[in-house]
Amino acid sequence: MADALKKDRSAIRLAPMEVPKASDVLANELRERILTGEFTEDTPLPPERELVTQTRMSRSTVREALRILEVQGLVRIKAGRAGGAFVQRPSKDAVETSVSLVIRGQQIRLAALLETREAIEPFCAQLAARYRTEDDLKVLDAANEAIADTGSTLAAFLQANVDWHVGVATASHNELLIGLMTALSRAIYTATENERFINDEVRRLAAKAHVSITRAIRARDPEAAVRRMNRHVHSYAQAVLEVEERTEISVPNNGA
Amino acid sequence: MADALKKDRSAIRLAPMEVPKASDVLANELRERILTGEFTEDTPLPPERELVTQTRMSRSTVREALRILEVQGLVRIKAGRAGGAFVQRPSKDAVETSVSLVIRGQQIRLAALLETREAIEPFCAQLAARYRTEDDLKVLDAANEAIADTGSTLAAFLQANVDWHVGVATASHNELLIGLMTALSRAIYTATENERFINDEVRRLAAKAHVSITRAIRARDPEAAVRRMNRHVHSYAQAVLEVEERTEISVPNNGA
DNA sequence: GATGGTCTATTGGTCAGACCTAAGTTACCA
DNA sequence: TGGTAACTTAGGTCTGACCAATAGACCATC
Repeated sequence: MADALKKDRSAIRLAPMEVPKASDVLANELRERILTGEFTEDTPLPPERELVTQTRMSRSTVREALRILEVQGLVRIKAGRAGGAFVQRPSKDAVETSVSLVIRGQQIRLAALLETREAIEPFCAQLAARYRTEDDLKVLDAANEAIADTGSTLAAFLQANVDWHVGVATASHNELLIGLMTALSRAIYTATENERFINDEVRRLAAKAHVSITRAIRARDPEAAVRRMNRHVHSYAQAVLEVEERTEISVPNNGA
Repeated sequence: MADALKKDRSAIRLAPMEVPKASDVLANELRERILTGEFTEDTPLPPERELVTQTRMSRSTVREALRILEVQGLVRIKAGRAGGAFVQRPSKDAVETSVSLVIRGQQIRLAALLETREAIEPFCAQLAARYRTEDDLKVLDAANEAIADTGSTLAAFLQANVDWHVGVATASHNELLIGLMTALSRAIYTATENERFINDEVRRLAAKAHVSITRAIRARDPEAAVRRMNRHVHSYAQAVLEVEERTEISVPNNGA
């Protein structure tokens, strides 16, 4: 009987419940209204003190809600008269920062980064060859010039490298790919900058490949673009990983 | 003379400066320390009042900083005794929410989403064919069974669909690709669920393609996997975009 | 001895009110 | 007319108080 009772009582199951915070409630409300397009871009939200009287919440609560939306890229906050919270559509920057955080936070292996680039970038090149504008080409040419300067520092080379790769992504005119490639390129930059990954030979080869891919993009030749980009990122990855392997081996050997 | 003086004085050039907010300074400091691994997962940060005395900032400033980190997925905050801010590594969830925000903000066309999947997923399939384990295959098989159930609801079909695609990414054993595909799949799910994108024909074709790709992955045949996945996601994208185009056209026509 | 109530200490959540700082607007004076 | 001082509006920060959630200890009841 007691057993039956126990069984009956624990038979009632409830899911863990969430009790939302006041600031979350306000943030959610505003977020929905922004995303459904009720507030258009650059619409100023009411001033904080006005929101306080409207919502009957305290100013700190209102401010926390606004801070949430700011971090999510949904509003931009300006101080001073005629300042306030202005509605913004979250852009590729939001994607970029969150991807960067994941890459940095999860200590993603360099190999995984390079693999991911191998996945994404050939496709970017293909789209770029289809949709590139004259302005896109200018960016690529400028980066190519900077890369060709063999006298430049490693940092300058890597920066120009990032510019070129991001330029290709930009030429794809796909916001999501742009955000991903920006985050990826920067991550690969920082992962390779302190090492002896990059020697003159690698730089020479990269410069050559970039020029040839740029030519395919200019000529609106998607097949060539995807093929060459594939080869380029793959061989670059191989070169870097070879160095990494040698390094990995040499370090434990010293310790042993 | 006065002129010379003026000239001399404006010869000193300064770049426009950014004065960071106190809360940002604290958030940045904590973020760096978390990302560099100084604080390991689940480490509790000091209580707010303790941070107040350490930093000599006010509690509202400290709280805003913590709120920033919380939104970025770097800490998890619990109320009550033994509560506080606990360090977290940002996971794919963070990417997913920001991608969804960008998508919902309509900065991203459904076409861009599908394009991005076309970029990433064939490569995932290729890696999966190389590195899959027996457990990975079990997940894929289970999803395939659920998809084959033609009597299921649309929601069930889409969920099984997501499970399969994420399963392929998981089998690639590349953390970054797993995160990206999880975010992407869910985004595509929500973008297509309320529509008449998915008819029985699409479901049948998807089920067939999944089985055949799964076979290639099981057989450790990267070339077949990449080729079939390419064809699958491309034709799926085409089917969805055709529906979208018809819809786009029909709506203005009704208004005119 | 399992169940539930009560108390207490700790910690985040919210509130109210003050003052500081940034940045447009306006008015006034040289 | 042009510069600048004063005013106004807005976010940024600070202080101090109280509320609410939670964990743990102890106790009462059946």
